Amino acid sequence: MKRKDEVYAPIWELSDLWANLTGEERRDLTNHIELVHFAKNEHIHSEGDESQYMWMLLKGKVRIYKEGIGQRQQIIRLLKPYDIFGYRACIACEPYNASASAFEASDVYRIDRECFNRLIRANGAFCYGVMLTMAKDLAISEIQTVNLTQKHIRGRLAESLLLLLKNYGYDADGQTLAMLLPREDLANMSNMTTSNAIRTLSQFAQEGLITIDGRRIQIIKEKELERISRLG
Amino acid sequence: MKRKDEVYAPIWELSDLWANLTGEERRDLTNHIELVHFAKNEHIHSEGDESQYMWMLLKGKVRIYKEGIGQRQQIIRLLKPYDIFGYRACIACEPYNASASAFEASDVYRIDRECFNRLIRANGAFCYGVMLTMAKDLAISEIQTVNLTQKHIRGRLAESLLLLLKNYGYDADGQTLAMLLPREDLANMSNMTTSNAIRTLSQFAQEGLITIDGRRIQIIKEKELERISRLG
DNA sequence: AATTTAATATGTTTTTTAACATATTTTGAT
DNA sequence: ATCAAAATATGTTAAAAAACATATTAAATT
Repeated sequence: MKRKDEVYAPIWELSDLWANLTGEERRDLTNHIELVHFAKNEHIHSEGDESQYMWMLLKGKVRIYKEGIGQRQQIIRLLKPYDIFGYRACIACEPYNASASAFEASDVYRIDRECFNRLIRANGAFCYGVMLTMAKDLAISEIQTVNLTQKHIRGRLAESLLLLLKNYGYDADGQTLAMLLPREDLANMSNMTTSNAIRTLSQFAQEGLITIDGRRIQIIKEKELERISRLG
Repeated sequence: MKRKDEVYAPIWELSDLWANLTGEERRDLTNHIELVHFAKNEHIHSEGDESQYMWMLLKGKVRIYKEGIGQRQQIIRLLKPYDIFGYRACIACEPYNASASAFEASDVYRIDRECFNRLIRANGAFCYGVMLTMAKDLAISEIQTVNLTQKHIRGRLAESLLLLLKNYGYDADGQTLAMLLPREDLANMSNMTTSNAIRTLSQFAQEGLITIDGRRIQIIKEKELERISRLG
């Protein structure tokens, strides 16, 4: 991690969530925010660390994951620019309950916990906005629990592919998933071993649902993937 | 469901969460809160229903669950008196994303969504309190995801038994779990079939970790159950 | 009390998934 | 360009869990 010279607009111009701060609150925030850069695959924070900061992604991609049994990771959430993370732990004044690391070179705003909590307590509109974000994340988490526990391998993988599509969309060519993931991460999203992610992916390709070219995945039959995901 | 004649104190005297409301807010709330009663196993709300109310349990026990693939339920959360539920959907102005039903005869305060949202928007301290509750629930949900996906059957069941113990404690005799659950609910908590819940439970009994007498379960070797839960 | 129904228990079989083994390909470093 | 290391691919085996089958017991209803 290093400080970054690249200049971004103030956070309240980048994301609606932060638009309601008063002048004084903005000054407070300015004193407690820092732009930091993470290299590809660099670690941002660990499960169990004291939550010193909350974060907002500016550029790049970040994974949030939990360590499970025997080094197996479970990817909880994939972030795109202007998503916030680490805020739950800050609000509850608890250690992070998940780890974060950068998929690719990423720029992040890092805000001191005490400042963030001050803003939440002082500014009702801001508090409400953060609350809406948390309400969404909670719903996603509960849906995810059922997806991962009750669907079979093919259903879980189809689900993950559709999630990547929904979250990051297509590449410039309009066909290839914009998020190029190693098979291991795909497995960690889908609660399966890397072998099974590879195997099932190539099954999907054989069935003509997708094409694969290394990490480049094209979705050919989205409807059919949805069906597989839905039926488990 | 029926109205209840039994008298409870106003909600702001029952739970710290509601203690910060102003006089006017209390009057607003009084006009939009109702005491309702649910019989054993009665349904409270369904996944997908418009979230007309948020709820606070006063007496009894309530399960929150999601319908999964092929009629399999996943119990998301077990409630005890003064826990709130349905609040996430109200805040996000979305349909409920889970169902609720009473384990046993239960009394519940039911608050109109618009009133609840008014209070959240108007009262920063109240908003902050609800936020803290949601932060806890989000952490629990994320932990649960990993528990249910990565632990093996014995680990998941041990986890559920310990959760029941932590949540509801012991009966008057100081040994028996206060929460008497059908095997099916135990299975729905632990992401397994009823058969496997029964089988694994009787294994635990054979190993002397617990004793079972119908639905009455005594925890004999808590430490060992913790070990089984931890190792998966 | 008798009868039906639901819940619990347990053995057997089948399916699913992880674990293991081993090529092959790709990537990164020198 | 060459080599080493990592990632991908795929077949085989072992383990886990669900599905199925069928008693047995307990609870509810008449």
